[in-house]
Amino acid sequence: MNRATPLSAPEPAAQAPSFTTLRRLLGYRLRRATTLIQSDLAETLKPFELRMITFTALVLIRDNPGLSQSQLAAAMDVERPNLVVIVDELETRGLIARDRLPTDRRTYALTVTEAGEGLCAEAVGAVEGHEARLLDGLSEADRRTVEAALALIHRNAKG
Amino acid sequence: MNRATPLSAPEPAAQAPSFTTLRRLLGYRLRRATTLIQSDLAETLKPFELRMITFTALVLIRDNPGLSQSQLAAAMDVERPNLVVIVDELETRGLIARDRLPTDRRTYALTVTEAGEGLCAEAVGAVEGHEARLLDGLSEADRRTVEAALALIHRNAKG
DNA sequence: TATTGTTATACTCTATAACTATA
DNA sequence: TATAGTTATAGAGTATAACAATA
Repeated sequence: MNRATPLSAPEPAAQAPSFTTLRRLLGYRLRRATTLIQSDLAETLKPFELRMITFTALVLIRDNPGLSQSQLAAAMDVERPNLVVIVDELETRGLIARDRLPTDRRTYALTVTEAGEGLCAEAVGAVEGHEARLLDGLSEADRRTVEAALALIHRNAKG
Repeated sequence: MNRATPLSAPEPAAQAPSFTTLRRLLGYRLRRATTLIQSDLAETLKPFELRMITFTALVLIRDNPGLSQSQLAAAMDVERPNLVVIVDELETRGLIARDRLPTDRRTYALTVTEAGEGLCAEAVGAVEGHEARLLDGLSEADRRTVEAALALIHRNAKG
């Protein structure tokens, strides 16, 4: 790349491309930021051998002991068939337990094991650290403004 | 579901699950909002038979006439092999043109056709409408706060 | 030897249909 | 008959290796 060439040569687009249209779209910026956060989050969760989706499932089971797989799938907005492998993975690792309900032997009651409780607490701590790192410099007031904006988007999307 | 049962029965998790831990994470809310926006955006682009990724490519080619496929792939953060099908689709529809560079016959110079220019303008207008709808009620000051927060995340992720 | 665009391929995520066992 | 969980499968989206043409 001949960066010394000073003239506006007929050679097209030698310089960095322009994002003028895309940069005006908040949705574009939001998606970029989300991608960045998720890739940082994936790194944060790697030591725990958790992916974002298994982390979410583990947290929801801990916060809602006895949850069924259907309820968990609905809460995570994941199709039931896809949740099976997630729950399988957590169970195989001994992080959660699947117990049949005596009152309805079709459904499982999901709970975290002692190991799952421990790993969940550690992982949540690490994720809070990752967020603190990425949001370092954001005031509490600004943080609330961002949260309010995100809530507004949800309300506007519903109608 | 016997919602009339008033006692705290041993039946687990009959009520709506708790999101207390996840809701404290800004990344979780950000991802949810982004998902919502993207699904609304997909609907907005459907009449133009554009997906988010083909829309992005079309806009970048219009804003940067003569861009090469490698440059476009880098700008979009997409692997070169995956960009081929995107560019194929736009070319087949007559929205862009691929012209060999006389100075380097390996590379294509990408430009929008007249039809591509027209569709791009319409689609950008529709996307701006979609954003205005979703962000209705957000003040200019709040919007700038959100943009500043997203820029902060990018800076913090770099270091 | 390096680069542009391409093909083939694999891996992850997600979505749907159909099965089983229970109710 | 309806529901919980499961299996199989298909479709996106994304990533890597290797090739032909050109530099």
